Amino acid sequence: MNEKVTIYDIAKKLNITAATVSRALNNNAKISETTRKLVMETANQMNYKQNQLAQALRSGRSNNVGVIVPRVDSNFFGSTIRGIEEVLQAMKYNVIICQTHEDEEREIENLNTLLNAQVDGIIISITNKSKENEKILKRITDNNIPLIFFDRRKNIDGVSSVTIDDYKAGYMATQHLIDQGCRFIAHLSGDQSLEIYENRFKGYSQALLDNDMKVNQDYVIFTKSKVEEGALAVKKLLLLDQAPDAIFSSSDFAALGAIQELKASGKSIPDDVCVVGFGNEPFTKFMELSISSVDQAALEMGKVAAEVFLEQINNKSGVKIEKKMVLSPVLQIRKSSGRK
Amino acid sequence: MNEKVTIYDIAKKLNITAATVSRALNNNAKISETTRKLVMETANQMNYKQNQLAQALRSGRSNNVGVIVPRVDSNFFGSTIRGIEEVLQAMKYNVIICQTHEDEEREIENLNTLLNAQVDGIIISITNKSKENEKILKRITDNNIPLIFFDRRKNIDGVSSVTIDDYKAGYMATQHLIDQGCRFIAHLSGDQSLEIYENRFKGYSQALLDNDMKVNQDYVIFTKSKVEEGALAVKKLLLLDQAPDAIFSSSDFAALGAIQELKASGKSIPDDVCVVGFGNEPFTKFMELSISSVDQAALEMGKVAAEVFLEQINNKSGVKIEKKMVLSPVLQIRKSSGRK
DNA sequence: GCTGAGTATGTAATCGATTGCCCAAAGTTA
DNA sequence: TAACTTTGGGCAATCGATTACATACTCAGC
Repeated sequence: MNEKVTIYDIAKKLNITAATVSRALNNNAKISETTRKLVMETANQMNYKQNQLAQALRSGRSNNVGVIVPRVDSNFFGSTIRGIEEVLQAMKYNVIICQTHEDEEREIENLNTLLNAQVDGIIISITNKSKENEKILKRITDNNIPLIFFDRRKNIDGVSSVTIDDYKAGYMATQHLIDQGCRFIAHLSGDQSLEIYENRFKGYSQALLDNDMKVNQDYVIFTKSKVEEGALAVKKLLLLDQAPDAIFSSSDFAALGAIQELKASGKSIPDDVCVVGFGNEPFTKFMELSISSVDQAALEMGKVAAEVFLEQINNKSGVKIEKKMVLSPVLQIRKSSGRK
Repeated sequence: MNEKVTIYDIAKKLNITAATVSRALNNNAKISETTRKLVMETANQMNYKQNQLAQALRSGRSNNVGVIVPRVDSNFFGSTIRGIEEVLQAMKYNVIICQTHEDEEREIENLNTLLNAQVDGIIISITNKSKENEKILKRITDNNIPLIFFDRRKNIDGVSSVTIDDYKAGYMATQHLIDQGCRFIAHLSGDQSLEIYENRFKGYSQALLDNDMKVNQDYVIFTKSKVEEGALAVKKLLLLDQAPDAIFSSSDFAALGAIQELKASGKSIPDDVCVVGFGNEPFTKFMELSISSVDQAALEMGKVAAEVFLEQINNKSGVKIEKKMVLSPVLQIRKSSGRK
């Protein structure tokens, strides 16, 4: 009762060898129907559970997939992980979670840990574009371990990625603000060493240019994704000769801070200033003054990333396929930018 | 380059045996300093990574811990998982995540999967109190695999748990509403087969009784943790002869729905009706009309659960220790119930 | 120079499941 | 009935790391 049951225990009980038991359990053709049934029943009755470690060691496949994210307690990453887990669980894979806390060293440690654990693949939203991790990432791909980037990617040959079209998202959001009649549009951006922020910024810039507007560096502020930083940014913006009449923030949290600060300064939203955030965090739609935001299709992104992994692991051809899946962002227009 | 390096490869290169390599890498006392250094350097240079599967198979310890939650994409569970992962990662454990989606069968499947994967322990927030899973839970404890409940527990001998004091939380919230001058306090509760909702309800009831008020069944509504259900509940409540002047909701989402519906019915908050939610979801403090809520110390709960696991796994005495850790809830009083 | 005690390493078994190769019994064919 | 096929299973190696036990060598002590 208290001991773990192995195929040897079953074999002993039935007076056959472990090989036969293994074959019976695996529906090997060389086993008679009688034996197979007998083994199956005995296994059931003895409460046998296959030792995945042993199986993994022999086969070289652990059925574990590593997922590395900056943190799990954010709506976005929580949702992507949910998507990944749902798809992979159905295919009998376990998901091992690691957090980097935006720390490059931790990221490298995590990668090493996962390699040690012999994961069959790694799905990662990288911390930034630094070169630090390139060596180990290369080793992963050299060893033919499927590696998939999601959300935050890096340009590496042969590595697939699943992202949203951040450029398009930035463009859409900005165009929307222009359509609302805004002419002085500020942008709260983030760490430029990350493609996501870079691309949102590019989309913002291009939308301005396409509408015969200039990109004014005073209107572009680099902040972290935090409420307070959004408020601080607004304080700076309000000091300008021409205060902006719209803000496109790369973060919902910064957008919220911005809105709070604008209100505190007596500005009316959306009449004086329109605001669009990014991420479609739950709170954006719950607010009385609901906040327009770009939805990143987090759940979908996770699912697609998992599916890309499955494709790669099942691809026996040996030909490396590099897939760049780009999901379409959806702009959720709410009160904070809906002048009507 | 492309192949995985094993201790045998190192041994061959140095013309020694794998045993020596293993000992050198493990700092076994019986190895000469010269050899140790040589092995270390060679291992480094050949980019050797220990195969955890092999090590796990031999030692019987996988260094994996399973975590089962209803879902990962909620603020609460995201935070607990963060806490668990932070503590366990530091101790070289990997965290395997499974979701039940509140489905009992899925929960049993997950437990089986984790047993198959030979996890060293399981930390779980159970789906409900049904008897379904008792057999397998018993098998886990019989096999001396540390099992820890968090948030949603079950009374099983020898199983430790980490929860917040839901009774106290319910009491505190209700007493606070009474202190605000409310006399007709409604309660939105949840699935009574879960201790958490049961205890919050009990705390609510006792607070009423202690203040010479009666528990009116009409004021108690069982809802799911959803915005719409909170709104529906309020619709019912407003039909009563004596509409309530306060609502204590076991869910922030239901509280939000309730507030929206109250406002829509022309009620003023907190003047006509005070509302307190549960969970301290981020949005509760972001709202213009910020929502009072009970904080569950999610991050802390995760950390403590992980620590209890570590204690159990390191407890060689063979004596089973059943720890019931009960964290104190903190009531965050905000505008929705702050009449002042 | 011989013995006993370390010291440093090799040998081989083990963890549990899988599988290529081999073999015995039963059945088939001429 | 001899020879050949099938069918059903056993034997033993393997995955990679660890470790009890055995062994070779060195050096000290007498």
